[in-house]
This record gives sequence, C-alpha cells and structure tokens, in this order.
Amino acid sequence: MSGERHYNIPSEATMDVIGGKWKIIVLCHLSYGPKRTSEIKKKMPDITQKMLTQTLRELEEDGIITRTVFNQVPPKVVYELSEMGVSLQPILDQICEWGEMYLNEKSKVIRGQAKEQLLT
Amino acid sequence: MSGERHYNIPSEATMDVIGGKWKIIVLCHLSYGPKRTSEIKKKMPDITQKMLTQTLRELEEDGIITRTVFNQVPPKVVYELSEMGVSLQPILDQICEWGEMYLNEKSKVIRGQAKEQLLT
DNA sequence: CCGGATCCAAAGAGATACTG
DNA sequence: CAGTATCTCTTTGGATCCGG
Repeated sequence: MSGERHYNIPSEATMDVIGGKWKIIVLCHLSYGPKRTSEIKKKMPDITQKMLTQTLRELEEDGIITRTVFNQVPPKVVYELSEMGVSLQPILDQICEWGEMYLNEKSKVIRGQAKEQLLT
Repeated sequence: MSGERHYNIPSEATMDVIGGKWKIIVLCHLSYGPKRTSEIKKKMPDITQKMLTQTLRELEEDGIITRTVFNQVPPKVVYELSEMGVSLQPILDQICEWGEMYLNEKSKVIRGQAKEQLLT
C-alpha cells in the first residue's frame, strides 16, 4: 500500500485495503475473536492455503490484523484484528446482517415460485 | 445467482452480490442518485467500459440496481439503486467514512515520518 | 504434523479497435 | 453513447515441496 495512488472517492481507499476475493470473509471470521491459521481454514473450506496465507499477509501489511508466532512444535500462529481492524467491525457486522436478510428474501421468492407452480 | 451455492457464513452471500473489484465503488456512486453510463464512467476513470458494463449487468441480475433504456439517438441508459440496493446504503456510507478515516490516519503517519527525518 | 513457499495452469481484468 | 470482440497481462487456483 505504499503505491501512493490517487483515489476518486474515499471508498476506493477502503476497497484497496479490504477488497479482493477473500479479505472481508477472513475479517468477518476474525471479528468473532483471534484464530490460528488452521481454524480460519476450517471456517473457509473453499480457500486454498496459498490464498489464505497471501490474504493474511496483505491484511497484516496494511495494519488491519496482527500475526503472533508461538515458537513450538507443531508451530502455532494466531491472527487477530488490530485496532484499525476493530474499527471495521461495524462494516463487518452489517455485511453479515445484510447477507442474512438477502438469503431470507431469496428463499421467500423461491417459495413464492413453488406456490405459483402448484397453482398452474 | 441461480447456482444455489452453500454459504459458510451469511457474509459470503453479501460478498457474492457486492464482491468483485468494482461493484462496491459503482454502488457508492449510485448511492448519490441515478446516473447514466457515461456519468459513472466519468466518476471512475480507471474502469474500462467492458468491466463497467459487466459490473452493471451483474448488479442488475442480482436485483441491486435497475436499468432504464431511453430509445433515442444517441442512446441513453440510466442506472439506479433498486429497493434492495437502497438497503445497502448504510454499508456504502460506512465504507466511505472508513476510507476518509483511513486516509487521515495514513497522512498522519507520513507527516510523523517526515518529522522524524527532520530530527535526524 | 502445521504453516508456509514454489511452480504451473486457469480464470479474471486491462487495452484497444469496432458496431448499432 | 452504450456496448461488443479480441488479445494480452495480472490474479487466483491446485499440486507439490520445505522447515521446524
């Protein structure tokens, strides 16, 4: 994020930090508390280790999360929202809430369609 | 969006709809009112027409925006947040606010570094 | 074993020219 | 003006290997 790029609206700065395919979902999981790599991976079965590592690195570089290494065998690494990351909490919460609402609306539509089919 | 995919957390449903490189920025601009294609393009100089068209199509398909075609020469097409899109407004607002805050914090750090250099 | 790195293929995005 | 087609380049995915 040292690229000193120009932003047309402030939202672009936000998306520069939390944009990308996986970042927001990772942050949503970390918003429930610190987690080690394998725990995040378990919550996100569809992400590859590679993308998970890359996503976590970028979030760390931008100061959104912290990374703590426990020198032990087997290794243990814990990720946690930083102060800056915690300031994203309202956004993360609303993204979750909106998703619940959207899925609800969609299932209503699907039930409605089923009803229509029964009537034809 | 007919893919009936499984979501591990509701946030994934949200990101399915407003994720991707450009969607949120387009929605932020539309949150200030309806706009025609060329107006959005002017506000987003870095997006290509191709990606703009594609982004608008996907948002329309998911019921987040509406597309109104005026049959005239030259053509005129106006995009607007749908009711579902308006329900995203709080998220869009907060993404903008957070960006402002983040840019502020970052410039503080940069000024701090300049100050340090003056002292060495 | 756990967390991460490397290499190669696939998918997504950028640039540009073109159509109604 | 709005949108398409094609080609190129970047980002993401998948398999495999490494260090502790």
